[in-house]
Amino acid sequence: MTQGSKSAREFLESYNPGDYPSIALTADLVVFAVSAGTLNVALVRRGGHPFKGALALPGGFVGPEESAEQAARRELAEETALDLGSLPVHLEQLATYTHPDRDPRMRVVTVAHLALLATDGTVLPEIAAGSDAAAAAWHPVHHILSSNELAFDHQAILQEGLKRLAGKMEYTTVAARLLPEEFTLTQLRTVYDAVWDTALPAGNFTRKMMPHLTDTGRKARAATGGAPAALFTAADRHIHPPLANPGTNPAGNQASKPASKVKGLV
Amino acid sequence: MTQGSKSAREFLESYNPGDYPSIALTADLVVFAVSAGTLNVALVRRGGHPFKGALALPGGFVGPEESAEQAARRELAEETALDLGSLPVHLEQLATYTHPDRDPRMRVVTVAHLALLATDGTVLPEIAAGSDAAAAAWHPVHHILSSNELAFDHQAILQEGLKRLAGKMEYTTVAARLLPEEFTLTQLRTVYDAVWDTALPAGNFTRKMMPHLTDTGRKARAATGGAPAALFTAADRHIHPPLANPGTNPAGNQASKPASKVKGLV
DNA sequence: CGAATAGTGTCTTTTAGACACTATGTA
DNA sequence: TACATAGTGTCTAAAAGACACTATTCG
Repeated sequence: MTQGSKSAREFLESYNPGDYPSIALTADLVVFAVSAGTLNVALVRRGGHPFKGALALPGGFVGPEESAEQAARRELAEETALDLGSLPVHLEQLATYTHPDRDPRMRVVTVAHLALLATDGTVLPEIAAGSDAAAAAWHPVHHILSSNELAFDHQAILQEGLKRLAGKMEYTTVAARLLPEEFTLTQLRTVYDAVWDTALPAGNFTRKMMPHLTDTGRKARAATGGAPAALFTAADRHIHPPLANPGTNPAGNQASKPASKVKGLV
Repeated sequence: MTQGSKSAREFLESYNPGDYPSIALTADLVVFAVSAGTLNVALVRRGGHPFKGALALPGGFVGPEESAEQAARRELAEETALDLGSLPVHLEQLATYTHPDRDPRMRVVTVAHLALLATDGTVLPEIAAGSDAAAAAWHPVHHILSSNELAFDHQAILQEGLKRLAGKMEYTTVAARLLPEEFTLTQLRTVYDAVWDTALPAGNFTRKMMPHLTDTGRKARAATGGAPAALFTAADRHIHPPLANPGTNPAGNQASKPASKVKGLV
């Protein structure tokens, strides 16, 4: 009931399909996960031209009966072999890239998405599940961004994804989507430090973040020989006032005082 | 060098053009302007089916050699007859709407854009320049949103545009893009009040906003019989810490005190 | 016990927010 | 002069930020 060249021919006063070359619509993914205090992104190695051998974001075509988000979720499931039905994966639209020459083969319009996978902070999710030849693998984000080796305009997309995540962590609890359902405040602070490239003071972070979380009453077993930390859950909610990200403070702010000695959140 | 069915046939291992119905790519516009303390949006009345007679966002097809942003800028120029070369119009991508059934005629993917036009706060820019049959006209945003009479999914797009604008005004000087190059703090505060639906206290607004603006040294002539206000310009910059929008403060925040008696910014 | 971590206490400095007040213009 | 607005001063309460301190658990 929706597509087909017949209805396309009837389309609007101004639309003439012959005037418009065919467009390929794809959904690309910026998939993040944290491990060992480092933010990682899932990348595939390209097997064909152009950019043969280069790294690229995973993605694929949007099917005729899919929305871009549905396609992104499907691609994510295929790429990671994770059960997205049960696992609450955060997925949101990032931006759409439409430059006519962004792919030399034809007009490819990509709707980029941001996906956050949960880890316990140490082990990255299994991807590259062997099935696909061009399987994805994890790469440290800050390393990839500085080495500038991504295919197409994927460097810009990745940058946008990091910016979105870092920004949203200021005023939402979205960082918790990079952790298991239940997590400790130290785990959550580790996520902030990985994404923001900061070293936030633990005491103040706890005080400021705790009101926005739900205490499960349970305790994590103390792994390293300290007091056992409380386990929290987080609903997706706004944080007000927002947490300050020292990394993005405007340096050239005339009315600002000299920065304090330590990177200080909160 | 980019498009054509020949290169499309060579496209990737997985792409088979026959599997994908043709896609129309359009750029839609959420155009805002402020007048008399009210935020307005430019809308066209639809002449054809579907949604004949209903209001809709202006927009049009993305040409084969255009990016979506270029198409949006072109549509904006055609719709408003404004000289976008000289006038600094704020234009940014909002989001992309890809639901397969969002247009009953065929698959239409729309990249929605947010555009901000400058006014002196009283007179709306001339649109509906007579040339086009389906010319745009201004409508108060809050009225449109409550009456829910927009075609397609344009209600959701408009809502997203307002949300983006209101949010960005918390941490940038983007509100100045709805005013002339030089403006007074009262004009700027009027923009905030129109978008946020607030009544911010003038004194504190001035104190908090001034450090982020540039004083031109010039004065506006006092229109209503008061002291003449200083004229400022604003570069696009971040505001830190962000201004608080009382309208979006989380009401159900367990750790929050009862709200103060007056809507209070800053 | 000693080491390491969690979470709270507390002190100082800064900011928010309410509101008064003075200066400067118009009618 | 009467009035209206611009911008600053000022006071109080709250929050930020730095850092100390106690409690708890592991080895």
